[in-house]
Amino acid sequence: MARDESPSRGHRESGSVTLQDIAAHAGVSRATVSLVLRASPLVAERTRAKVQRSIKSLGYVYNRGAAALRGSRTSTLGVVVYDIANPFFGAMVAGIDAALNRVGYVSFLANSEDSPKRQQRFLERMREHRVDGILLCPAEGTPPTLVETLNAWKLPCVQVLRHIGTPPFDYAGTDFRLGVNLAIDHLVAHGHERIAFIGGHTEHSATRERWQGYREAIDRHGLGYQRLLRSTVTRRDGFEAIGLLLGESPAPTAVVCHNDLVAFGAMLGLQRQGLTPGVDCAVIGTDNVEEAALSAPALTSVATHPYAIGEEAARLALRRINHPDGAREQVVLSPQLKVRESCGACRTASRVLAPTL
Amino acid sequence: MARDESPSRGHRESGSVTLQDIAAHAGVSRATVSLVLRASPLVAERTRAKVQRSIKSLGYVYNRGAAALRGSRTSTLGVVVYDIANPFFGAMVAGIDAALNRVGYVSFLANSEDSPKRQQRFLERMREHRVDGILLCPAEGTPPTLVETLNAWKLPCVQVLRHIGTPPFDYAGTDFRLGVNLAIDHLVAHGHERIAFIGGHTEHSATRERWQGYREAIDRHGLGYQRLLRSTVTRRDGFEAIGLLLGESPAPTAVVCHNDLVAFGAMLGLQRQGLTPGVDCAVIGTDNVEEAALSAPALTSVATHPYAIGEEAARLALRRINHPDGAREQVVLSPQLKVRESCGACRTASRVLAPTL
DNA sequence: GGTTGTTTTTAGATTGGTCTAAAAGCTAGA
DNA sequence: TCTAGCTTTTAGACCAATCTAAAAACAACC
Repeated sequence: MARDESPSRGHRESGSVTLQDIAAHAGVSRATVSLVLRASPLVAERTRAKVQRSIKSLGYVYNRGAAALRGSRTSTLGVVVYDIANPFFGAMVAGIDAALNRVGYVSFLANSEDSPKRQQRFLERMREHRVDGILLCPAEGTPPTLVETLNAWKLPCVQVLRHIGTPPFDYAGTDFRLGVNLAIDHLVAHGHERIAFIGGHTEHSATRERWQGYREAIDRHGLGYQRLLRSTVTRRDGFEAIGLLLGESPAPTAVVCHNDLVAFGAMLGLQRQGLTPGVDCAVIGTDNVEEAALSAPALTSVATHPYAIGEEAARLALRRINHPDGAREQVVLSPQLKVRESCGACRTASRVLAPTL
Repeated sequence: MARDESPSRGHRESGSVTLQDIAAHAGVSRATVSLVLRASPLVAERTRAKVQRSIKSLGYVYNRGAAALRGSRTSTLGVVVYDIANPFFGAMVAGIDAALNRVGYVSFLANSEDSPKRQQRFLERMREHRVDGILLCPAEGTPPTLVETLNAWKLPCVQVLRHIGTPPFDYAGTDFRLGVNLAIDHLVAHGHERIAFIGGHTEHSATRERWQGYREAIDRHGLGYQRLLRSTVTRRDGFEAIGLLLGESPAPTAVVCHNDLVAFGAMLGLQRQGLTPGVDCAVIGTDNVEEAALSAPALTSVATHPYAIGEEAARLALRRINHPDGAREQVVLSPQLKVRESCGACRTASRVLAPTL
């Protein structure tokens, strides 16, 4: 208004160039510039070109915050995981990032450190930032009502890897039950009859599913031996668990582990007693972290697919944002068994190969 | 205005509760509510309490986007790394997250995959979101002018781990030169005289510093033998490099590696030839990833401190945001040598210990 | 030339906070 | 009672976009 055209201050002193400035420079209205920015088909080609030129020459930067205030989207997503230092989550975040990048979204990342309190703070903060949605790997001990709370907040939420609350909800993860079944089928095919399972402590879904898979597979094969050892899931737990199991009679001839860390610990425990994993006792892990191929002996592991899970989760979130009332969707990817040395099935071959994977 | 008090629609149909609503409910002005929200000392205690009660009872959610539009801060930071799947960066991001969380900041995370183009897109996107600052681990091949560009954008930027451009700039990283020196001092103390260095390809600062450290240490100890093998930095590179070096005469008796992955590859290469790392040839890595303690033999490694680096970087960024014109600061943490089996110094001890670290 | 129907463009309200400058309420001293 | 000097409170402009509804421009037809 009082600004008119004073060419001397093409780049204003105050700071950033706004729609107003572009409009003045191109001799059109603010509304028209806004339409050009959003590639609206309403604008005539000549006008569009003229405006584009002004945008270039004034060095305009779109202000997404201002746009979000009037519009309804922020083009941001919140991602809350419980242990970003775990390489599994690194890969998953990479998958999320790739999928979001394709549609111009950008994501806030927060690390709950498995503390429901921290997690709660982060969710509130993201709500204040008006994220369009949340990808949540619920921290251990998350109240089951949290999903309802998010619903009440009208914040689309996709659970990842673990889930809480009762269906229907959006979820992306891997089929832990199937994973344990694959491992046990393989062991049984190689003659094992006493197979134990190590790890899993509190009751979240990812643990429950593994246990289910274990019991189910043992039953299916009609094995008389069943031994499920609860524990937290660090390397030390694996180390201690294997010591305990070997002291029992009968002792298992094979163990399936909650994750690769536990499996590494179990292998160390065997070696400490002068035993060789894969020869004296088979060991199978879960996750197939990069180092599984690397340890000695190389660890047989159930490969989940963190990158793909991340991509799927992001895809679900975007769909939910665009269709708030569509049917909830649960994507469960199938894991694969990566057979290496520690299960005893290919003792000779792999050690002399060049490193793979 | 036309809204008056119609108690029937205390929670409005349209969506969120605003300052306006709180003000009406508490019988004060919008401005006063805003002051209460920001804990201003201007507000009388009685008023503050009354407003707080209204905020609670209406379920108000602060809109940071709207606040940022008028104010000057968004309380957000952009973090751009080149490989989030690498556990090192996982730990670093955890450190950043912890430091930011303390001051109510939240961060956008982007994964450049070492592509300057992707990196550029991310930076532009973050600029549009008006982040208060950037933490940047520059992708390989980043034009040295990028830092100046960010300066021109008036976007505070702290470089992490690698740096480009010419000082002064803000930077947080580790002293790679010292790290290599520590490794070589240790080897020399144990009688080694022919020590090679494996890895590092293109010219970014983190590679240059390692090479400098290598040459410097070799000179300092007056060793006649010097062998620096360039390569990319995967396990396969280590595997191939050790093969090459062992075929030379004289062959080295010890190798220091660009990172732990390369070192793992070198160990596999030795084992493939029937040699034992730490006995027939010493191997030392860099990064001290979790798995270093785990491999067989356990890998001696130069421990950098990713979590601490992340915290420092975040601290620098916050300082720069609050003091745009203060002196640039470079924080360089000192690495430590973690002695295990692969360097031959404690062959007997560690194998029988319970797993540590 | 006037009417109708498209295609383009625009004025002005709106979003939800912050900020400035001034007004309103107090208290105490003359 | 009046005034000076606090402490509190507030009206209204402002930030930078989007959105709605209507106006303007243009073409086609009778």
